[in-house]
Formats: sequence, structure tokens, C-alpha cells
Amino acid sequence: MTARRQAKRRAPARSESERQAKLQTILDAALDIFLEKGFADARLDDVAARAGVAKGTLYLYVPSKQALFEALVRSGIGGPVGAIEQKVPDPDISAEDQLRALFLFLRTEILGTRRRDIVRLLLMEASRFPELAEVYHREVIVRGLRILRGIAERGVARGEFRSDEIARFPQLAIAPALVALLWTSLFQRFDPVDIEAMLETHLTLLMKALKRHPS
Amino acid sequence: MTARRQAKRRAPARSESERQAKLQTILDAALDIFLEKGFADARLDDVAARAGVAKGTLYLYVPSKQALFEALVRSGIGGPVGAIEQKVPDPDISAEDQLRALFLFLRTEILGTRRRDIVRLLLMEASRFPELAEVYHREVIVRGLRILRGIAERGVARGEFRSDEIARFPQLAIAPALVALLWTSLFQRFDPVDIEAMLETHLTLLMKALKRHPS
Amino acid sequence: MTARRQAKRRAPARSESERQAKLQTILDAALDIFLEKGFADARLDDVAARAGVAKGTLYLYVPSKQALFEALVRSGIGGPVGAIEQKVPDPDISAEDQLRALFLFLRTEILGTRRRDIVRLLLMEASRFPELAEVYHREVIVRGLRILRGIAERGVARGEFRSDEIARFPQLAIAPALVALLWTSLFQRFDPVDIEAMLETHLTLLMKALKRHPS
Amino acid sequence: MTARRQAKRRAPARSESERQAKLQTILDAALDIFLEKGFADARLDDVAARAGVAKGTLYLYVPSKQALFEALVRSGIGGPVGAIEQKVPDPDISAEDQLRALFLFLRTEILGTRRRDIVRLLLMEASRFPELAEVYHREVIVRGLRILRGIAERGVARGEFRSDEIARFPQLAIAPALVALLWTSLFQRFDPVDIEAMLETHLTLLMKALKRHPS
DNA sequence: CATGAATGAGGGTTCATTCAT
DNA sequence: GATGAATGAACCCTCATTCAT
Repeated sequence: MTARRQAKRRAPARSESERQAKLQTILDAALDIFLEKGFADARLDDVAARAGVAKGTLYLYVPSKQALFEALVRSGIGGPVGAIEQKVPDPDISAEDQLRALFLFLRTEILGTRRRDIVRLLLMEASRFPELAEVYHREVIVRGLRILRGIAERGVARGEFRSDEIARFPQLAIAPALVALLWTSLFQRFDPVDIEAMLETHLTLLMKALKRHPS
Repeated sequence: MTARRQAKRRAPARSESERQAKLQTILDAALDIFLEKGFADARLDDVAARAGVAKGTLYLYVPSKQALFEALVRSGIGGPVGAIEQKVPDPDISAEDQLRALFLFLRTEILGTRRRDIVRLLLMEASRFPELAEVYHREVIVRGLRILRGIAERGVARGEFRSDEIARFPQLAIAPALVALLWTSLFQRFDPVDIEAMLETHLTLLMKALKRHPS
Repeated sequence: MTARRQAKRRAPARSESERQAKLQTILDAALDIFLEKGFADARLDDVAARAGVAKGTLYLYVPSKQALFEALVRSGIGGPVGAIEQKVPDPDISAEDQLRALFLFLRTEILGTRRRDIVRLLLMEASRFPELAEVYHREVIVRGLRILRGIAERGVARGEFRSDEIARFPQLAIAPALVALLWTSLFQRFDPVDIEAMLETHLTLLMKALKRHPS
Repeated sequence: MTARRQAKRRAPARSESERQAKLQTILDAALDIFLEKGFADARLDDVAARAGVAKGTLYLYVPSKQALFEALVRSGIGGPVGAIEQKVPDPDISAEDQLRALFLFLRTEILGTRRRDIVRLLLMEASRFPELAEVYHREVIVRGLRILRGIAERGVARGEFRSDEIARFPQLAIAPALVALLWTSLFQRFDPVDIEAMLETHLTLLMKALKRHPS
């Protein structure tokens, strides 16, 4: 064991962190290419070229094209949900403000960033990668809906909301965000919509429907 | 002479309706395969096998794989929208009932049929077929949103609705249908959701938010 | 036997001569297409379309694409050689005039007609159809060279020619015609050459070389 | 550092000369196959097999079947013409000897080598590759005829030749070489002709026709 | 570790030939 | 006989993966 380590450390031209950095470079390049072409049409030649490495090098970091795709998606999901889980369920603020905070987060941390593209890519390819759909469901969907349900239940419990529709179907609360995501990707260029205003209007309607004493 | 003319003018070996039927068989088979594998991974061998014809036969009906895909999508969109345009804008019934009729139609004519899969396929591949995305936008999205906007505006005009949010962002009214579509395709098998109840709840919330005198 | 004949004669819509006429239509169409595309690139669809028949009909007249090509070439060669054999070896005129008559025939009956294209097609495809090359050699080359050799030998015998080079290598006498054929097909469009003057000059040179008392 | 640089700057895995050698192997193999089958019927599988490489490897050296064909032809033409341009127009020797040198060169460097096959292949396929016909015309025909014309004009100028027929139609001087080329390819196997004697006889005749004082 | 040349299975497309009408 | 829809073998080209350097 020691001997082996020494053998490896004799020329540690690449430390573990350097290796991680290069892997990240590859994942970034892969995201670009996969987004542009989709999984099946993406060529590893292009990924390698964009990452600035030789094609064979990819296989030193990832065992196959499919694994590259999966690593890419896994690295891009989950993180933000954890952040929301930390910040949003603040019992000191109203359910409405919690929802608004959640949407602000969605707009700034997802819809306005590359993560939006990762999610779109995932939606596009999910039916071809059922296992990945399950991971996404478990790591993002379930946790996201749990947060929403928590907000809704607390809203009902403290009398802020009249009814529990969102607790029962939290999907209804983020449905417009899904529309925003797809619209941006597919139609925005020839039929632009003010996404921010749309989401704001959604919250307005939702509050009208839910709040006992609409502000 | 007459006899010869008949010989030359005789009905085509395969009548037009027979040709259409076979084309439909091919389109059906193609939908199955494209849904299962996505456009790029779908093999025309499989399409032909499922349609029960030889591979070369496909090219008697469609000039290329891409054209097959486009024909498939085009054949599956547009029709229902026309039906809705005919039925829904009935001035004799309330805006709420018009919306409910629209959602009933969505559930029974889209979400409950193969058209759901065509739409999902389109969403999956839209970025690879920008022209098709435009066709879909023009033939379905624009017309669908126009119907919704019409309902909303009439609801406001006749005093049934308090405000015009849906007229401004009709996307908000059908957003849950999009969730339903994707959920069904991606997660329903391991996390079933009562789609009908969800959409019903959406309508309930929407009416609470919009109606001047909620029933 | 009689019965069969009667059966056939009951509706002899197509007599033998009609059949021959249709075959000729097909061969003409095939020549056009083969000339335009070469054998391998010619499509029977195009041959059928140009002949005004259905593709399957071709197979009622010819058993395969290769057979069509061979029938075409066979039908287009040989004929003229027979004509020359009849006309040229006129013992009453000088060898020079016989040669001139031969070249006039070449210019007007071969180089200036479709036969030129048939010969070119044959040269192009001969290495792929060795049997056809043999037929051409036997039916055209051998007979043509025999005519030339006959002229040359008579010229020597009657003292008109000094030597027997052309009797030994009659190919030398028609070599410029081959140049004319290929030049016309390949280079004439961007580097035009006065073919008639070239052949005339060839004869002039040849007479200078051969004749005892150049005129 | 130096070591690393060497690692990055090391000679290409395959040196340029190795690459050229392999390309030549492929071109040689392609010539065999194209000659045997013609362009359209040649299969890249066979080219690869004969070259001893995998099919995909061909595409590392040439972008398409057509480009392979064109590379093959281009690599085989032009070179010898340059050599002749250097050697033949020697003002110290007679026009006759220049012509004889030219024919010797033709026999040993073209007719007796693979270049003969390349020319034949070009003639066979020229109508399918009009651009290539132009290249050949420009790089070979024009230059070759210019050499002949130069010899002829000098022959006239110095009084060696009586007349200028060859200066006007230099094609007449090499026409027998074309016959030799085609005869060798098409008929030689069942009707052998002494090509060397034929060309020698051609020169004899030509000198008789042209020279003021035949030797 | 890194490279990139080489591999070869795979798939879209064509088209000569067949055959039911 | 004539038709033309159907067939399916064949072939060019791509690209994920391997491996000698």
C-alpha cells in the first residue's frame, strides 16, 4: 500500500484537485455540446475539442458517452435544492413571502443560469435515460415539492391560507416555472414573453386564491 | 377504345385511401419508435418492422427520416385545436364553464390519447427541429392561447371575472396541463399523481382567484 | 399448338412489329440515359420514364439492366461497317480516294451522329463488359481494320503507295478519328478544335508519306 | 518543463512522411479497384481491404469516395509532363530526335506503367467528373500539345520539316499513342499488337511526310 | 498520463428486380 | 400484356471506443 502510493507520488504531475479541475472542464464542454445538439447528435470529438483535450483523454475521466452525460446532469442538479431547503423554510416570515423567495430563487438561480439548460436537457433526454429521470425525481422533484408542501401546510396552519390545494398538489405552484423554462428555450426568440411579469402574475393569482385576507 | 381508355385510366393500383391508410400505419409505427428511442436513436429498420413493411417501402411514402418525423408531428397537431375553436367560444355559457369544457377536452382528446405522446415528442426534439417548433407555435400555441385569451376577456367583459391576469398571460391557465403531460411521461410510473384531480384543483384555485362571486 | 395460337391470336393487341417498335423505343430511351449517366449511374426508372412505359415493362423486353445495355450496344454497332464494306472497296478508284471516302463516311455516319456516343459509351464501359469488348472487336474493329488493310494492300499492289506501313498497322490510319471522338466528348466545349480540318490534315500527311508521286 | 514541452511538441504520432506513405498505399489500392470496377461499382470496402486498412481509415485521408477518385487521378497526372518539358526541348538535337525521345518517354513512363491505367480510368470516367476533365486538359493535354507544337515549329524554322501540319494539329502526332493506350486495355489480350513496332512505324511515316530530306 | 490514428459496427438511403392486380 | 408498389440487399459514411506510442 505504501509502496504503491510512493509509486504514484513519484510524479504527481496531476494532483487530485487538478484532476477534478480537468473533469470539470470536460463536463462544461460536454454541457455546451449536449445542449447544442442533444445527446445522440453530440459528438465526442466536439466535446474534446471544446475541452481542449484529445478524444482519448475523455475516457480517462469518464467510461462512456452515456456516463459523461449522466455525470454532467448529476453535477448540475441537487445543489440548488439544498440551498433552498436551507433558506426558504424560515418560520419567521409569511408563507407568501416564502413563496416569493422561492420564486426569486428560481428566477435568479435556475431560469437565469445554465442550470435552466441542464434541466431542459434532462427533460429532453429523460425518456431515454429512465434511471436519470429517477435520480432527478428523487433529488430535485421530491425535495422541491416537499418544500412547497411545507410552505403550504404552514400557511394553512397559521391561518394565512384558507385551503390546502397547494399542499395537495404543490405541482400547481411551480407549473408556470415549467412553462417559463420551455417557453424560453423554444419560443422566446420569435414570440418573446415577459417571464418575470408572468411569474409575478402567477403569484398574484395564487395569493388571491389562497389568502384569507388578500393584502 | 373505351375499353383501352379504361385500362389506362383505371383506378390507381392502390387507391388514394389505401395509400393514406398505409401512410397512417407507418406514422403510427414511427411514433412508437421515435417515442421509445428519440429521433436520433430511432432506426428505420424498426419503424418498418413495426409497420409491417420493408425498409425501402418507407421511402415510397416519405422522402427521409426527418420528413417522416415532421409528417408525424404535423399529422398529430392542429386538428384538435380547430375542434376547440369551434366548440369552446360559446357565448351562451359562462367563462368558467368554457374553461372547464376546454380542460375536459384537453384531458380526453390530448392527455388521454396518442396526441399527448406527439406533443411530448415535439417538446423533446424541438430544439433539433426549429422549423417544427415554429409550426407548432403557429398552429397550436398561438391559436390555443388566443382561445384562452378570448374566454378571459369575455369573462372580464361580462363581469364574471374581476381581473384580466389570464387575458394577459393565458399561459398561466394551461401551465398545469403541461405539468400533467410531462409528469405522466416521466414520473407517473414510480410516483403516480391523480392528474384529473390536479387539474380540477387548478380550476378551483383559478376560479377562486378570478371570479367576482365565487360559486 | 393450334389452340395456343388461337389463344394468342384472340387478342393480338401487339403484333410482332409493334413489339419491335416498343423495344426500339426502350433502347432509344436507354441510350439517352446511359449516355448521360454512364451504365452504373443510369437508373431504370429514368429509362422507363423516358420510354413512356412502366418500370416493370422493361423486364418484358429485356431480362436485366446489363442485358439492356448489351442489346443497346449491339443494335448500334455493326450496321455501318457493313455499309462501308459494300461501298469503299471500289477497285475503280484510287486508294487515296477510297481512304477519303472512308473518312467522309466516318465523319458523316459516325462522328456526326448518335453512333459516336454509342462508341464512346462502349469505350467507357468496355472494361466492365469484357464480352461486349469482344463483340465490338469482332464486329467492328476487325472488319474495319480489314477494310483499311485491303485499301493499303491494293494501293501497294498497283504502285500507288511506296510502302506497306498501313497494311501492317491499319490502326495508324484511323488513330486521328479516335482522337476526334474523344476530343469531341471531353474537351470540345472549352477547347474547340476543327475536327474536319484535323482529319483532312491527317489524310494530307498520310498521302505525303505513302504516295509514290504525291499529287 | 523542458521535458513537458517536448511531450507536447513531440513529432506527430505519425510523421508526415508516414502519412504520405499510407495515403499512397490507399491511392494504389483505389486505383486497382476503380480500374477493375469503375467508379460507381467500386466498393470502398474493397479499397480498404486491398490497402490493408479499415474502412473508416480511408476517411482519415480522404473525405469522400469522389475525393478519393480525384486525389488518385491528380496524383497520377502532371508529374511526367513536367519531366518531358524539362528534357525534350533540347535545341541541340534534331526535331526528329526530339520526337523520338518523346515517344520513348511515353512508352517507358506512361504506357509501360500504372500511369497508363490512370489515364484510361480518367478517360472512362471523365464525363462523370467534368471538372477533372478540365484539370487533365489544363495540366496534361495543353502542356503536352504545347511541347509537340514547339518541336514542330522548331523543325520548320530550321528547315528540317517541310510543312507545319503538326504545329497546327499536334494531336495528330500522338494519336497513335491513344490507340496504343486503349488497345492495350481493351483488346490486347485476345488480339495482341506489337505496340512498340506500331509507334515506331508511326514515327517513320510521320518523318516521311514531314522531312525535307528523309534520312 | 495524454494523444489521436485506427477501428468496424451500424444506419440512412438507393435502386434493380419481383409480383399481385 | 402492362403496371407500379413493394422488396431487401448493398453501400457510403459516421463516430464511439480502443490502443500503440
